[in-house]
Amino acid sequence: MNLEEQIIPVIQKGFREVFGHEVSLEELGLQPTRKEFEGTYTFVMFPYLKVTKMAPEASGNKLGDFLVANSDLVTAYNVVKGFLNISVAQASWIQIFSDLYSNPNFGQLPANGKKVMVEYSSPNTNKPLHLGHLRNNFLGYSISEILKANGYEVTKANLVNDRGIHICKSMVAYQHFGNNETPQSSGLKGDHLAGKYYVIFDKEYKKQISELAAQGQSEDEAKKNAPLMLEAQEMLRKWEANDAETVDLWKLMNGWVYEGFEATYQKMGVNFDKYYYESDTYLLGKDIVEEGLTKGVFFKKDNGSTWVDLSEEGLDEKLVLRGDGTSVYITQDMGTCDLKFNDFGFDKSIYVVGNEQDYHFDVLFKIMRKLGRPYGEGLYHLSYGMVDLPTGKMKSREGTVVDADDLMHEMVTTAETHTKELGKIEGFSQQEAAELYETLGLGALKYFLLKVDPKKRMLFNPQESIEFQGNTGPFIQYSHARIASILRKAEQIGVNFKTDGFEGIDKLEDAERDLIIVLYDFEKKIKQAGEDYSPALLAQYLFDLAKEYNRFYAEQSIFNESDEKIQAFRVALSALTAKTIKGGMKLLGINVPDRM
RNA sequence: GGUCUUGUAGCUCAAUUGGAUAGAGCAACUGCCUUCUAAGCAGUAGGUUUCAGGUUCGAGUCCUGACAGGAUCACCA
Repeated sequence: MNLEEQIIPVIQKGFREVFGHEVSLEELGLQPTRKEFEGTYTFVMFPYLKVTKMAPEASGNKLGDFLVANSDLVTAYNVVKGFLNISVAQASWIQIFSDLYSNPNFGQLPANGKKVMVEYSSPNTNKPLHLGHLRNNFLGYSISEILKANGYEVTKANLVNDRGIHICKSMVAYQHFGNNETPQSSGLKGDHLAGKYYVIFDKEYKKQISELAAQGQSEDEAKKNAPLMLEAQEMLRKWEANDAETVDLWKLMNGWVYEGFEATYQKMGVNFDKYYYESDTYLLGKDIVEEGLTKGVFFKKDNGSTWVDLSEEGLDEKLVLRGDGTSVYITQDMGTCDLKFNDFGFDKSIYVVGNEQDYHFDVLFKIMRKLGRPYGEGLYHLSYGMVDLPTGKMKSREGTVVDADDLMHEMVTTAETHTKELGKIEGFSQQEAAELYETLGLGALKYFLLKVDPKKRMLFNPQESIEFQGNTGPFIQYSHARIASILRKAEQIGVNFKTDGFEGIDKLEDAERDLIIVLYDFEKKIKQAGEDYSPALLAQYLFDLAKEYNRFYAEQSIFNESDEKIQAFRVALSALTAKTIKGGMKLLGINVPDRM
């Protein structure tokens, strides 16, 4: 039962019979009526004044009269300036509620037979995850869940950047300064241990540069000639030549890092269906370069390097293969693109990557389309903005990064302190309490990072950003816990709210009707969040829903209601709200407690 | 410098994709716990949507220009 789809044809009919004019269904749209006016949907008359040949108010009145006379759904209307506000019958709202309540698949749209791959996280194995990765991971996980709810078959992929000069830097530093330290001997998480040596490399490297500079070398020369850098480059050559000792060290250190990452992912609550490793894929794509040359999409320059000319598409010329025949970043990305398609045969492939790589993906996708890939139009870069600190951009070398493990731990601790202050853990076992702190701390963090439009850069203030009141995860979680409490009591005193026969109710309170209207919006929001790749839309919706419920909760008493039918209805309304909150939060990767 | 992008209340963010008097949260102030969880509810105050033009019935939203932030323009990834 879709209200808008039922009302719009009547408007079309109205134009035909009242104004003698044909308008297409697509052209006609309704918008929700603003809070301060009476009504549910609003139809804007202004664009049609030439057709109606009347003043805005008169036009609205004519059409409003027609709607009331010709649609059972429309019981009343009012016109303010050129806005025709339409009121929908209370019986319709009760019917809609019954439909939603009895639908076991509410919040899960039917399968659409399409496959989508979502690549996210994609960490470097030379340092631990930080705040920026948290936004990436939460976004990637959430958009995957949202697409599932939209009926897609989703594969979550993680392309691990496990090779390259940056990895060799950590390895060189470890050789020099590591003293055979291990995660066990140091008590450090594996990824943090590797990160420690990456930092040491940078520190020692800088020392060498200044020494060379003191001996009279220019800065550029010093950077090139510093022994540590030469060693790292040599190590990269050895790695590519499959030198046994180098590969052993690489495996050892990467193994530590993976253990560390696994722990972090588990804490974050994200997971993957498929791992790709750059050590496997970095040689891919050279065949595509050949293909592109044959097809005339690429061309060679005199020095033997291969290029693509995208000036017709508004971009520049771009290198796709070096003169010496070795790959650049985009070479292997072309190869990986095909690899993913061969592995899974997707209709869409989404890359969750920061907006600093906008240009790169623009180029990559244009190339794949020029090459005539069947999936070309399904490629999408989910580009998100950086997370800034009050001090500005995070810089790992300057030690201003917010570490992901630290931050999550801090959030859980804050949740614990806050919960204890409120004295809310009566009757909790120690384990239940620990689970609650985890749920609340991570919920606050995830909601904070997901509620902002992904495309926009955002500010994270460690002191102030994460709150537990207002537009926050815990507020929504709290609303759920409140309802869960009501449902427990309803079970206990034997309220029969499992039925869906609410037809006997003839009057809805405003708060009840408004709550139904919001609930009715859920699937529309899921659809929109999927189309726009924006968990933020869903986060905003869940906040609105929780707010609406809390108003209802404050205004209407449930267990003091003497009319059994109304009491059962209010419990059912609460139950559906809880289900919606729980299901919606799940799409954000956030758990909700039954007690808090 | 070229290209892309952002600019909304003191702060953090919205604004149904061009619609009504620009909305929430935080911070500030005022009420509400002998009644289902006060991590809540109700209310007050806070705005020349960076600026200047333009398009039209109508602009925070589209176009042009200026100003200010950010990203990117490697035979780096």
